[in-house]
Amino acid sequence: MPELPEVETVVRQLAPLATGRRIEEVRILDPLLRAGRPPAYRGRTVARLCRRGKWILFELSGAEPLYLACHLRMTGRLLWRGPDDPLPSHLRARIRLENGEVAFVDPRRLGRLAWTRDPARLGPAGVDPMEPSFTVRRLARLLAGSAQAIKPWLLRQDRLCGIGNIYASEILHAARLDPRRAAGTLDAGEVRRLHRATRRVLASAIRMCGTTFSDFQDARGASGRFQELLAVYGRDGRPCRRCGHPVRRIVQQQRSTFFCPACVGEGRRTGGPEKEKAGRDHGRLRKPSLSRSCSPRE
DNA sequence: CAACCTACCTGGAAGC
DNA sequence: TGCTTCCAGGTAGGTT
Repeated sequence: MPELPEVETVVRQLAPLATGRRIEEVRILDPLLRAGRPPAYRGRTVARLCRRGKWILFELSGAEPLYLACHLRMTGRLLWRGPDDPLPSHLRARIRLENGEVAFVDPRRLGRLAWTRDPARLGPAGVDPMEPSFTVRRLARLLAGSAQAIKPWLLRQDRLCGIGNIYASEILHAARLDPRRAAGTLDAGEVRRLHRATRRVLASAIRMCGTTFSDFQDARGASGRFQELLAVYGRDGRPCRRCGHPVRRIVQQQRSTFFCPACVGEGRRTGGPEKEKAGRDHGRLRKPSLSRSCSPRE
């Protein structure tokens, strides 16, 4: 689930259900969440739900600020449960409110929960690309001087926050930029294209409620439709939607990158070395999941 | 310091 | 069928 659009979707879906509701209990079922010692939270209400990069923040009411922060990492999900709904599998934590509960589900157990009075201490967060402060000029300043390839650069949460492996490839494709280009070598026009593509791709994914791969989706969980619009991610060997040339998969920093060689005009790259991998298709990514509504049931 | 690599986890799909 | 291998939406922390 979880890059910026998926996290934003979760926040938008849970906000109307949780805002203003009293927290009765936060039960940690898996110590790997590493939530730390809980401060006095009982009886406080959820003042608002918001997002900081890929962190989901429950801001609690009270004289002193207090936040319950959730990071979904690779496979985490937050599901709304009514009192009579069955317990989902891979349940790692339960946030019980007066009107229902938020279930933290996470098969791979990489997700995190954290109590904090200061969200800034959750880690370095770069510019949020959906905020007004993300300007072309700001992006140019951040890119300047970096020898890192632009695709791994986009994954750095201390520069921009919220972009992950799927949207990095999609954004670069939309901007017609070679993922191997050194970040600091983009000229002014290319930086402008990257800025516009970042905004467009993320905004479009948010409109579609994000990307969902697995086909067994609980109806009340976030079940996005952006996977139907993916232009390159998971499409190794299949035709580019723009020009028909086969999409190529390469590995950068041990992670898959997808791009269309024809669209980026192979040739004048200046990035680091790249390892080619045998072009095995990503079977699990091919399967489109059933179309469902974005909004949680009830 | 910047860039890179590995470990952390589990489960699903493909290969044999 | 069953066993093995590879892969996955992220990031902290260690190594070059």
